[in-house]
Amino acid sequence: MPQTMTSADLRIRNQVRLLRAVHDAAAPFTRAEAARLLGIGRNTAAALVGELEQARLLHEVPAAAGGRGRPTTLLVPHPEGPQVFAVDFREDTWTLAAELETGEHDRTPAVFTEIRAAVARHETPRLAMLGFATSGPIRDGHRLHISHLGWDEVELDSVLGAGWPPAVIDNDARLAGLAESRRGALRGMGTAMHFHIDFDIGGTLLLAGDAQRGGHNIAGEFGHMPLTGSTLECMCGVRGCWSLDVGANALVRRFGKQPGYGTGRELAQAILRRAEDGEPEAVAALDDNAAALGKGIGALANALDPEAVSLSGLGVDLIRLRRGRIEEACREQLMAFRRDEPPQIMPGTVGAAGPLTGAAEIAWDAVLDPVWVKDRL
Amino acid sequence: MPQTMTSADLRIRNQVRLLRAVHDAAAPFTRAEAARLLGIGRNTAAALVGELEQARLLHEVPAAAGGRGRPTTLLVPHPEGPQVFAVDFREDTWTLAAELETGEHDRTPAVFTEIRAAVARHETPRLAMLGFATSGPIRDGHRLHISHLGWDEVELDSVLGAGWPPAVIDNDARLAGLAESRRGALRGMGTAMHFHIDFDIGGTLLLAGDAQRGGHNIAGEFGHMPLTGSTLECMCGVRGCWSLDVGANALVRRFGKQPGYGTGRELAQAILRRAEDGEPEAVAALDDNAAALGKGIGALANALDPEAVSLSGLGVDLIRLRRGRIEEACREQLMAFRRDEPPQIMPGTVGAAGPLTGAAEIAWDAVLDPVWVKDRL
DNA sequence: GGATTATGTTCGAGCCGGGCACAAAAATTT
DNA sequence: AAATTTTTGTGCCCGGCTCGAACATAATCC
Repeated sequence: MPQTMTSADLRIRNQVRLLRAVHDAAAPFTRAEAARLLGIGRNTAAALVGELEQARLLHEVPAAAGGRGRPTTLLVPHPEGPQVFAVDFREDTWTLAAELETGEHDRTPAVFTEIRAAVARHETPRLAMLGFATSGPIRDGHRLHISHLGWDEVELDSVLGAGWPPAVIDNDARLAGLAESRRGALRGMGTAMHFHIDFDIGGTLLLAGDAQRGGHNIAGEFGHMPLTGSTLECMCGVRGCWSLDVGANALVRRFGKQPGYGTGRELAQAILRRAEDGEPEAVAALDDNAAALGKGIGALANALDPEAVSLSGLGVDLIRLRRGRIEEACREQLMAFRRDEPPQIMPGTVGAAGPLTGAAEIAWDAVLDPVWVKDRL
Repeated sequence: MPQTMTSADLRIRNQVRLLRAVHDAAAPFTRAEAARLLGIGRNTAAALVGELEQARLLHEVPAAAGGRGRPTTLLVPHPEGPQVFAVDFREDTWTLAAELETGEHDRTPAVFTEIRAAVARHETPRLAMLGFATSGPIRDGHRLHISHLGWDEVELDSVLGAGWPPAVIDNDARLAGLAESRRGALRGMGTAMHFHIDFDIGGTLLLAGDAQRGGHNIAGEFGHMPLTGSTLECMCGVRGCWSLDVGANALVRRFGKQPGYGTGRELAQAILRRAEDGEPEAVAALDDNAAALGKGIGALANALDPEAVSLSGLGVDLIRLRRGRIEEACREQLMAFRRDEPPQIMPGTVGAAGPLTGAAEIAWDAVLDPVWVKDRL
């Protein structure tokens, strides 16, 4: 337990708290407000801010006179301060954020050199950290596994190694949940869950604003629990997975289409539109999908007791079209004694930008950190 | 975020770290070792220990001369220092620890006055905190719910209120897991799970040595997820719960007995003995129980990715008699890509003392805390 | 008995945050 | 227009903390 603390560490700690507050704030606040917020004196705040200004981490700009009192300054990120880039790496495309560049790719790990070049095109000395979102699990933090692409165990060091800026990386569904937890629908919750519904269901358990990673960094495959009684065989190698009844694959399977990763998304969207138009078969498919979703959420709520559950991807459509059915199925699956306080089920507010936002979030986590800041000043 | 820190708090913090180290250590260590362990100087350690000695929290005893060098002292809890009592409150009995007293009870909340009297019999001025383990969930931290006793929502303030020493309280299955996580089979793991198998299955997710409580403090009902495809109706009000296939109720049901909380435990044990003797029907029941257990663990491992899973109660017998069957069923339920690293499944090492040990643990958590220690000195 | 080794002890230095008094700059009141 | 009120910035001193270095102490080893 080498979490030693000397008085110098104390200052860094308070400076990080200050930086984090500025970074997380919806609107800029003044130095005096910051002092009150952190519970420190105005004089101490002045000293902290002074050092951070000198390290080009924080900047003071004159504040518009609000009421009485001596005019003060607003605290904003320094214009020459550190930046992070976020990369959302999907099955077929990648995006460098914030909306800097997007490209398709050839589905081989060689795409990383492409991304590296794109990063270089926009890179400035201010780039401090790169956040990656990948569409597959990253085992033990360094072995990337994307079955849709046939990537079995791509060593991150070999594709993200020398020649790259410092980088952090995590799974997209987990990062989408983190984004909701930090900046979206799940903000401020102690226990919550997020599910991203695409071809199947990926998700994450969020505790006090942190996404849980598990012992081998591959937690989150909630879609591969047998929660709905299906007897089909799943691509993951097991029978009966929840994902067999929820998501794009489940929708298209009802119409005789083989689940897959080609045009499945468009097909699923088309089915939803036909259901909106009242086509009976599509309506039934939608209803079943919503019910299976709600049932699974209820089952998980029994075990993990989340305050709320947010959804992204197809889940947003399911809530929009069949909120009642989802909630009803959830309620039926809840133990009787907890039915009077069911978990809130809601669409994520970060939306499709979830993985990108989450990737930026973990990149900032790495920057707004005592050791990084200490190094900088 | 008023986690303000002044230099005075710094000292308290280091003192708490020191106390915690002494409390958690398997064998006493010397003052110089403590300094190295905490990463502080020998002089600082002397100052910290001095104050703690004066506050009667730590005591120094001469150490047996080990090798060269000036002889030193061992750090041990102060003989007049704080103590905690732990209470394990079960459906029909209660125990005041460490094995101080045990009694039966009449299944009404009036039993708390009985326990209060027992506490008073052993109480000394050193008693600092009482830790309670209950056999039911404690909603929102203050409403106790034990369905077997017909206790719907017993307000803790009304039974544990004035006239009691300071007390902390939690659910028994959760505390058993905490005990394994802090002092037993799960020690040192970042992500682990514990299941207590009795009539049904209760459990907890353990992250970095802490049991997760959920949004309403009622997390842990893993036994009430539909993981095994059962179609029976469960007492909890839902169909298909995992607990319908695992545990004492599941065992006795196969023999035409209604599940219940009377002689169920003895009956289940008898079935296990008959299975050991080779009686075919009992063997089948045991096999099915073990398989259902393994299947559920595998399903949960897909989602939560624990490094290990420990079991208590009937689970210990199941591992002893049918480890292979459990592991095989678990493996079949694991997603193919994670079958080469299945979670370790093992019996808890704290054993039947789990709830009691866990209750002591949360009591110590409340004592070995900056605010408590600051108050004392 | 002297050298070696590990630990305890003392003292000064550097740093941190708190508290106080006072200065500065606005809005409000007179 | 001047005085008052309100809020914030600044400078100074204080108590507290940990650290590092030098020295003292008590055992073992040769």
